[in-house]
Order: sequence, then C-alpha cells, then structure tokens
Amino acid sequence: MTLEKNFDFNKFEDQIYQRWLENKCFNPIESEKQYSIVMPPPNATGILHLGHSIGLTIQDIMVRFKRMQGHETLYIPGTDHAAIATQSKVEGIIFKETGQTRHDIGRENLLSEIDKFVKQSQETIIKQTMKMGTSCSWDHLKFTLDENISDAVLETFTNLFNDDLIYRKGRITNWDPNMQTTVSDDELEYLEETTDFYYFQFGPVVIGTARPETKFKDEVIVVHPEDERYKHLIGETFEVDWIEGKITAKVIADDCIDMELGTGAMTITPAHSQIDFELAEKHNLKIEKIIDLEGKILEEVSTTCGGLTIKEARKKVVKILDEKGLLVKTDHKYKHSVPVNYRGGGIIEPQVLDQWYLDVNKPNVDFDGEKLSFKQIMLKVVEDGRIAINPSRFNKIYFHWINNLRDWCLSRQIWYGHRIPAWYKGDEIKVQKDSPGSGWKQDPDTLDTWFSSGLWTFTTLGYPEPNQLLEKFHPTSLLETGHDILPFWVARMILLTTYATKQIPFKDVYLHGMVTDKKGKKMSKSKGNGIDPLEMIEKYGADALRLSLVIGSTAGEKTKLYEEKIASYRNFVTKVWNSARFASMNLNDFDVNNINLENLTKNEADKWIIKKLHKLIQNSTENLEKMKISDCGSQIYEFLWNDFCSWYLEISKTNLNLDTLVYTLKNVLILLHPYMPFATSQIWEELGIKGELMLESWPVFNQEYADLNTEKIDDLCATINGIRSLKSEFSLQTNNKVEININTNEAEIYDFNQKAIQKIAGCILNINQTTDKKFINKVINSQTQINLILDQDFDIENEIQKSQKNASKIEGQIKGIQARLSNQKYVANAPKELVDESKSQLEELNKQHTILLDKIKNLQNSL
RNA sequence: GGGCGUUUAGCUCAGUUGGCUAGAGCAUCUCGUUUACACCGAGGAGGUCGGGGGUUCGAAUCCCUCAACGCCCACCA
Repeated sequence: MTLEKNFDFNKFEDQIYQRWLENKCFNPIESEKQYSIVMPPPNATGILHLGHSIGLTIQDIMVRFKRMQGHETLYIPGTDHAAIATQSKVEGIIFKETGQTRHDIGRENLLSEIDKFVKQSQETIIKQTMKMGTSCSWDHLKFTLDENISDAVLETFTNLFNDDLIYRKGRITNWDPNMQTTVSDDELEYLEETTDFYYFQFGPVVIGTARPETKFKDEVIVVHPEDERYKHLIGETFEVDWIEGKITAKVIADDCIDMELGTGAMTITPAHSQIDFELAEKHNLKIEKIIDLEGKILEEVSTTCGGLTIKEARKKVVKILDEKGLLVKTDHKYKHSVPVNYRGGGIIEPQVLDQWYLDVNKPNVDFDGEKLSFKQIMLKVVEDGRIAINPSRFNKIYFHWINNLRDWCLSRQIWYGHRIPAWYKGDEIKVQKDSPGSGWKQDPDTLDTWFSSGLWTFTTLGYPEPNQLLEKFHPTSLLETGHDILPFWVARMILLTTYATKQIPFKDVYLHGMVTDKKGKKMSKSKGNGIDPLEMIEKYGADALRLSLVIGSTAGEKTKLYEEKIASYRNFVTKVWNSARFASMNLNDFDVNNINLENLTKNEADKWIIKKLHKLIQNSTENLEKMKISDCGSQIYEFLWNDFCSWYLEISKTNLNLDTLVYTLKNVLILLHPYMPFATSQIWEELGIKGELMLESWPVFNQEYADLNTEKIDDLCATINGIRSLKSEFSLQTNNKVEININTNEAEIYDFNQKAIQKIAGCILNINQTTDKKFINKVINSQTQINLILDQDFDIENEIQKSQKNASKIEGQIKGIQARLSNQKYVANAPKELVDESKSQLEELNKQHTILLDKIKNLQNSL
C-alpha cells in the first residue's frame, strides 16, 4: 500500500491515541526493571500552556524510551487542586455573576461551587494532556483531593504533631488583606514602586520611613552599634513629642542596621514588619498590633486615625507631624519593592497571627537510623548523591535555599483544600482526623497546597494503604519539572516523603527551563507574544511541537520557541513520512515482517548505512540514558535526513535492497518514536508492520556493524559532490547531463553504482576512459580524479589560477602538518593516534599535491 | 548586596576529557520539478568563537580579568 503524500495529523492523532488507550498500551508490563515518573500535576482549573508541553514531552520521551527498553513503566498523571488559585478564580466568577462574596454564600456553598467548576475544567486539561501524545497510565489518574491523599495528609499532619515537629504560634506572617489569608514567603512577588520617603524628628534623632501610619507606638530607636553619630545615645531613654502626644523612647543597638540607609536610625513596629518582629523577639520588646486584618488602623491604637485605611492614615499622620514641625523633609522619588500575593494581587501587610508551623530545625525525624532535622535530611540526600539534580548547578541553589529556610507556615485562611485536623475546646488542642466530641471546634483553616503536593510521589501510588505499586515503583525514577519550582515543590517533596516513607521520593531530578519567545522574553497575554500549544498542534501536529520543544534546548536553560521553528519540524515529520512513502511504493510483495538479516550488508552502500545506523543506535541509547534529549534528537534528525534520505535512498534506488532499506527504516522509526509518536506509529501501521510500535523493543547496538569499512562509499559521495560543484562552477544546469570521465583505482565501486551516480549527479559517467575532447580536471583524492568534458572552450588561464590556488592551499596544510610533526614536544605529548593520523594525512596531501602540479603543467602545456 | 547562567554566521543553536581547515537548521543569493518529498533537491556567500591577558607543542574549549544581557535569592526602616 502506498502512503498518502503527507501525514494527516489532524485525521490520525486522536485516532492513534484512542487506539493506544483501548489497547491499554500505557499500562505497565511486568518486568524485572521498573521505571516510574509522576507527572507534576497541572492546576485543575488551568489550560495547557507551553510550560506543560515541554515537561510532558520530556517526560513522555523518557517513558517511551524506557518502555521500549523493556522496563516496567508507570507514568502517573494527575491534577492539583491549587487551593488559592482555584478559590480566587471561582470567587471571582461568583462575584461577577451574583455580586456575592464567599462570606455571603458560606463555606459549604462555596466548596460545592468550586467542586463543580473543578470537575468541568479538569476534563479540559486532561484532554489537552492527551493531545500532546502523553503516554501516561490514565487508570491511575490522581487528584490532590482524592480520598487516600486526604487520609495521607491528615495522617502525616497528625504524626508530625505527635513527633513535636509542628507547632502553633503567633508569629509575623505575610497577610493578604484582600484575600484574607496568609501567604507563604515563596508565594510573594515584589512589585517595584516609587513612593514618598519621610524624615521625621524623633527626639534626638531623625528617622526615615515610608510607613508613617504604623508608627503610633514606636518606642524603640535602633542604631548600629558602631555608628559614631549615635553611639553616645545607646541605652538612653527620651521623652519624645510624637503623633498623639509625648511618648517615652529608648535607643538600642543592633548590627543588622544599615548605616547608609535613611539616617541610619530607625524606629520599629514589631507587629507589622518581618525584620522589626525579629528584632523585637531578639531584644525582648513589646509587640503591639497597629493595623487590623482588613488593613485599617485599630481604634484603640489611635484617637486620630482609628478606623482609617492605611492610605488615609498615612496622609493624616504626615499632616499631623508636619504641623508639629517634626517633618524634616520628604523624598518623593524613593524606590522600593512592595510584596504582593502573586495569586491574588493583594499588597501584603505583615501581621502577627496564630499559625501552624513546621519546624525545620528540630532534630526529631528518624532517618537513616539517626535523629535529624528536616534541613539536615534535605541536605543529606542531595549531598550524598541519592538524589541527583540535573543540571547539577541547581544543587547550589537548592542548598542555599535550604540553608536560609525558616519554619514553614502551613495554614491558610481559605476554605478550599485539606482542612487542618486540629480541634479546639477552650485552651485545649487535639490533632486528629475526627472530632473528639461535642464542644470541640475544628480549625477553620486549610493546609498550604504544597503540603499535599509534597506527598505526591507516594500518594499517587496508593499510600497510605500498603500495596504492590508502592513497593514496586517507589522511590520513583525521575522527577521532571520546571526549575522555578525547585524550592516550592521539589524540596518539599523531599522533606515530606523522607518523613512519611523513610524513602527518597525520586532518584533523578531533571529541571527544564522556561519557554520564551524568540527574543528570550517571557510569554504573556499582555505582551501578546504567547504561543498556544493547542493551536500549534492543530496547525503543525503534536509531533512537530514536541520536536521543536526539545531539540535545541538544554536542561535548566530557557527554550526559545517561535512558529518557524515548529514549521521546520513539521517539515521533518513530512520528510520521515516520505522516506517511508518511498519504501511503500517499492515494497511489492516484500514481507516487512520477515527481513533477511543475512542480506543486510550485501552492497557497499548497505554496509555504509548499516554502520551509520548502528552508531546512531549506540549514541541514541547513551544519550537518552543521560537524558541528553536534544543531542539524541538532532543526531537522529541528521541521520534520517542526510544519511538515509539524501545518500542511501538515492544511491540504492538503482540497486534496491529491501532488506536493508526496511531494516533501517524500522529501526529509525523506533528511535524516533519517543520524539514523534504519532507519525511513526502511523507509518508503522501503514507499512503493515506487525504490532504496536510503542511496544516494540529498543534496538540493540551491534559492534560488528559499527566496525564495517565504508570508506568506498565515503569516497563515492565525495566524488558526487565534486561533480556537482564542478557543474555549478561552470554554470551548468543541474539537470544538464554532462559527461564525466573518472580516473580511479576503485573502478569496481563506480562500476556498480554507475547508474546511481549518473542520476544523482546528473551526468554521463565514463570510468577510466580517455578522451580527445577538452575537459576540466578535479582532484577528489589521491585515488580518484574526475574530468568534466566540455564542448566549448574554456578559460585555461583561469583554470590554472584556480588550480594554483588549490595547490597553495594544500601546501599550506602540508606545511602546517610538517611543522607539527617536526615539533618534538608535539610528537612526544600528543596521543599516538593523532600523530599517526597526521602522518597519513600528510601522505595523502602530498599525493594530491603531486597530482595537482601535474595537472597545472598539463594545462600550461595546452596554452 | 550575594549567587548563577549566557555571549560561536543575519536569526536559533551544536561543538564530548584542549587536537589540527569551527559545524547544522532557518533566512539570504544562484540553479533546478530527476515518478518519496517544493513541507523538496543542488551549489554559493556569510565567523578575528564578546574584549583583553595567561597556561600549553596546540585554546571556541582550561585559568585570570573586563563588558553586555538574562535569571535566582536576600533586603528595602
């Protein structure tokens, strides 16, 4: 059967994927060796973007490769409830439709609305994941709110509490007054802002601040202990005229003060600033609330500003102090960055609140037979190589993050998510799944999304129920994700997994970079430079998108993507397709399922391609083992396009050996399959090859084939190139059948391939014949020279010049090699092969040089 | 402020432990529809490997230094 001219991906992709699903091709097939990946769960309410696409492609390439290598392969898909993102999205929709807030409709109603929304949009992201060709086991699909995951979350939380690793405490926290929730440090985004910076006279010193509205109860001045300006004041107490009358202030010293900043003296507001809070704790100072959770000044704090918003209060305080003559000056161009909740956009107002924290420093965790702290464990498993991060430079970032890690604030004041299993009755606290009885009230807060994500590798395998999957596939083999969530997610998985299972979650971490536009800029809706993967799939096919995402990109580095790039890989898919189409047109009654291996190296050209194929098999296997996905892909690309299509197919057209042709094609389809699963599968099927390509065995490298001598075909290719450039030099049209006389010591190979050469190079080839006609001579190598026979006269002078130029070029090379070889240190230090190679090169060049000189002499004689 | 990365042809990138004449693809120019493919084929032009210094028989590759761009972390009274 002959293939159509192009691969109709719109017609076949879904059909092929459906077949894979029906035949359960994605499920593990029992084997001694296991390979498992858990998919980083996309947000349940999200739509597929290029960040997902690149991750899915890399994961799927590895999974398909390992599956074909005979591993029992499990690739688990899932979705994440993404608590804050999802809740704020649904709240937004409800508010837009009905004008109601979550407090109007209540907890139960909001949760049921969110559930509905999530169920619907989950399907979208799943369908889109399928579009990429992802070969994950949908039977194992997980959602971070699944029952067993909830059980695992509650169990882990309870155990942590019982092991004294979590605690509840009032502490300074990032509070988002808009969304009425705390936000973790990692969920902050800093927006640069230009604002007013005020200088006030505060007793004996001038203080600088951008936040006068917080300063009602500032009673402590902090200076640097070494600061000559203030040294004499340290420890002193003053009566200070301030916003609402006289207050008493004292001066303390701390070396965290930057003498260069502002005036080098500041007052502190412990309840509403991270650094002030830490200072207050350190120096045992009073911590007084100034601002309430709505972002308004507390009534009891200020008689003048109570109840005002931050903005209003700031103006008023400045006015009061100005009127009192205490405003020294104002800097209107003060630049600083304000922390914002990157999910909801609200400006963060630090607040002291009761929150649940996970203690990262307490050595209370059993691991490796020791009592260690979470920090120690997280460092240990990466330091000792149990977990390998690729690229390894991210180790530094990881270590740095851990060394600076503070206790993890676990609680969130939102409703969607895993509710904290803590119960209160008066001052009593109990941590357990179910209510301890009447009169006990459950903590209204939920857990940080990353808590359940941190349990992902083993909860997806059915934990806490003991089971076979868990035993077989945990720790997982690989975690592939974007480098931006190394701290968010990867580190937390290591933390929680080592705690709950005493195992590492994964052995290898592979971090891909961000996908950007051609200029390396982030894609964003507002810039309009975004590329929609689904649109590209529709236009160019999923295979082309996959190839364009992984070829030419390196781990950890950004991948630049643009439409021309995708189009060029679509062309490659077409090229592959057409090489198979050529085969299909020539098969006749050849049995593709019954290749005669004896026949593989029948002709010189067969040997040549078989050798190249086996070297490719060797390299591809090695490269994929090392996850050098780009290198591997581009090598296959080049083999298929150049070696196989441009040379082998063309040369073999006149001496078709279907055994070798089909053998090579089949193997290259297997090698390509992880990269372009759809087109390769369709070709496989249309050629009538038995079985499902994705379940085919990965080819085995054969050293004997790699050792074949193929110089004759290399020379033949050089000859063809020579004829082509000769023709081009004399502006002879490509299809013009010129006459070529070839003088060669390798007559046999030229004789055998005479027709092929004539066709490929567009010439009539005479082998070792003489002629009386005029001709132009070209030296291919010392064994072979070609003569282009010309009807018309040609410029002999010009020819002589060209040849002389050539000769002097060769002379230059000869001199270079001679100089090298006469350098004692080179001969002594360079590897022997290199020296030998130089010697034989020199020999060859000398021969060519002699031939060239002869040629020039002849030309001169004919003048 | 601390750390990391990048810099090779007009563009996007390869270039293994240093090894001899630095390679692809796209774009460009010339030529060509030869029945797998114009989403194609052939040929050509295009590079002082960011600058400077050093180590070496030999440097795009190793070291030092400077520069530009990008990213991450911390801080921002």
